[in-house]
Amino acid sequence: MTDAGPSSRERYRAQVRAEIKQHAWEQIAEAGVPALSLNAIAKRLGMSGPALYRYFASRDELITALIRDAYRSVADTVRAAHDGGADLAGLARVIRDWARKDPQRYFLIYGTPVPGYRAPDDTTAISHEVMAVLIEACGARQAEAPATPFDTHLEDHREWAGDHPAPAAVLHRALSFWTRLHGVLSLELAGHFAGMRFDPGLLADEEVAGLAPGSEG
Amino acid sequence: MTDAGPSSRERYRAQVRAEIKQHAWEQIAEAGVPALSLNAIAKRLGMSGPALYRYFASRDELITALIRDAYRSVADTVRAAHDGGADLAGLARVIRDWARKDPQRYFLIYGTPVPGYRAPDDTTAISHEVMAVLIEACGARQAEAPATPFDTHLEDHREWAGDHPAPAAVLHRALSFWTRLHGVLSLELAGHFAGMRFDPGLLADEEVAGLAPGSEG
DNA sequence: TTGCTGTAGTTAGAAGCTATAACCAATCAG
DNA sequence: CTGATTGGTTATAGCTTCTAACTACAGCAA
Repeated sequence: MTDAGPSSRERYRAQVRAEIKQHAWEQIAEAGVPALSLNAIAKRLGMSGPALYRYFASRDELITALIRDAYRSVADTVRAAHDGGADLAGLARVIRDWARKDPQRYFLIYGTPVPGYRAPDDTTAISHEVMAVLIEACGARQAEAPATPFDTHLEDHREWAGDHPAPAAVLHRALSFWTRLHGVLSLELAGHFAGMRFDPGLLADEEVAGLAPGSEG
Repeated sequence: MTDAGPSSRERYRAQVRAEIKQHAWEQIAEAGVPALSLNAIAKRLGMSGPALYRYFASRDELITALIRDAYRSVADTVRAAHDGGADLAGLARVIRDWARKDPQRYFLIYGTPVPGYRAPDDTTAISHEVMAVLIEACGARQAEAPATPFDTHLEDHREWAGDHPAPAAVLHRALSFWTRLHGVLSLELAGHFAGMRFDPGLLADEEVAGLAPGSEG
């Protein structure tokens, strides 16, 4: 037996789960998470309502799976860009492209939180993974003295960066990169720039450009 | 007849509408917009289900009313702070306090958009009202040459600022103020800083401090 | 005061949703 | 071949939004 691999049943199961998620993404892209209906998905798949519960225990569990996939996707995208030699500006463009390709997927991660809901632990792990890349791209290798009050504040509150030895000023840049990009991006995707005719991409570029390791923050 | 004013019926109607919205806000604060149930509100008010439709034609119309109130609230808050002499840093703190007081109200405006939904025109008017205050606070009175590519881009795309004669660099600052503050704030309120123990208020302060009319952007 | 009108409320019910229960058929393992 | 597991079914409870039809009351005019 040369490495049995997944059984036929398991492959089928994975396949159906994937199809369910596929249709779920389509529904979400069209009308948002609130409109996600297990019933409707089941019908489109040719099976009747409750059959779907063999694959996802509840609507929430399906959504959680989608959230996990979204995190995984953005993390892989960022990691790939970084490995490909992208600098901060490049990372910003890659992330923005990723978000614009499927805004509702972006909002599934960074949009309105559901008060009770707690994301599974592995998603926060993936978040840290992204942050690690950002810290690296923010010039983790240089030695830098803290320059602002928040820098010194970060010296004492850097556990979130794991064991990363980057100076606080670098952590600060990574955080600012994240928040600035998210600021432009989420307002853009939510349509708050509709009517104003400027190019949000240019704004995003400049918001992030001020953070380049060389230039002043 | 000394200015008849609203009739008894009209006052009652306004009162009930207000009570409905009050309970709606409570439900939203507790469990988010998806959990908002007209039925549940009606029962809490001691009346039975469909009676509520005398006051709001649909669930969406109720939510729209809440959105309108939220816009009005933030606009009044910003305007009052500006009239009270607050500078950019002060405005940022006031807005952040407003948002933290009721995160779901903030997200009702700035959170995940519903793909089909179009906000009523008057809310975008209120948005412009806020932007006008921000532009003013960003030093609309000074003459300034465009300093970045985005500044020059804005010279040709400034209709959104209405008739405001502020130089493009000022419009740029106002936009950056908005996006940077929203970036920190929405990630903070959505819980993405949970676990990282730094103070988001400090980060917000410094993100905005770089935009003060004197300092470099 | 009488009588009309419009409004606020009621119950009943359609259509949709999530989710559970109970059952049937096919498949895989021993 | 037998027996357990799995994927599917239908029925059903309980929730939702929202419409329809009806009742009762408040306010206004003659």
